[in-house]
Amino acid sequence: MISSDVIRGYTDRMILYLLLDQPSYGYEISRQIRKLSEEKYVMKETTLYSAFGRLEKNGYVTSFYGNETNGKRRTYYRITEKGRAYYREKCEEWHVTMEVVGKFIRAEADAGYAAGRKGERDGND
Amino acid sequence: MISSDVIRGYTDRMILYLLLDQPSYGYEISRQIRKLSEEKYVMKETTLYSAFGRLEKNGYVTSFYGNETNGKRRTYYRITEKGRAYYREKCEEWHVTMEVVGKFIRAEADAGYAAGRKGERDGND
DNA sequence: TTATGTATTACGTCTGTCGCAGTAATTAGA
DNA sequence: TCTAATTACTGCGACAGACGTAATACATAA
Repeated sequence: MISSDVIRGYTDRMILYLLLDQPSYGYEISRQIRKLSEEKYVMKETTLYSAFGRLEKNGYVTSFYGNETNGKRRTYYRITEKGRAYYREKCEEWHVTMEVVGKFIRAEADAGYAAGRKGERDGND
Repeated sequence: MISSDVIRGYTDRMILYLLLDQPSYGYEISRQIRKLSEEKYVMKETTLYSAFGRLEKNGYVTSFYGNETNGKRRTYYRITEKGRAYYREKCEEWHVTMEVVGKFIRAEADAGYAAGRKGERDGND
């Protein structure tokens, strides 16, 4: 399971990714994220729909109503060119982030009990 | 440059990483993050110090005053065993996150103008 | 005396996520 | 037929983390 603070900042991009090929709607996106992440991340409804609003406000997607006659009416979202550009940009940022955050990882063994205690001596409280 | 929303959720861990070997203090940590990330990420003072407060509240670090006689008095922070455990946990989470987020990345060429338009036909607004 | 670097703290704002709850429609089952 | 489950979306309020701005405090160099 992934905590929301860690995944935060990627929600918009995940949604855009799922819109690259065809328009889609909330519930469907939700299921796809769950499936693609192998249940490791489940986006909450409110998070998802507020993201749609944000994306639309920024011109990254446009919305339209589906014409299905049964079930509750769906709101579909279609990615715009601006949205595609934003998506690409965010992908690049991801590579940089990976690189940077990776520098703050230490091999498990080294970060543990036995090791990493050599500095524990200059406290002067 | 990395936006804060993307790095959010890693601030605590970056700080803990820099405390693994020896206690340190705000200003120093700040410089180290800047340097280690090769200027790609600069943690704001307020972010940093509020993180210290959070970490201490949660028992991941303890603080003590330095006894330097010149300059403004420093507050040093030392990682606790609980903090080390938390750090290790967060490192594992990072691997999972990398894996999951990676699934929402598409090769640049494919995400662009030319490609990825095959679905752009079933709009019914 | 002014500016610069070191080092920390206060206050208020904004954004994104979430919990909880509710609405609305269809279908399946007892 | 009543009920529950599934699909699909929305509203409201709370909260945490990051940030802008600014102040404080000390030292040193120009």
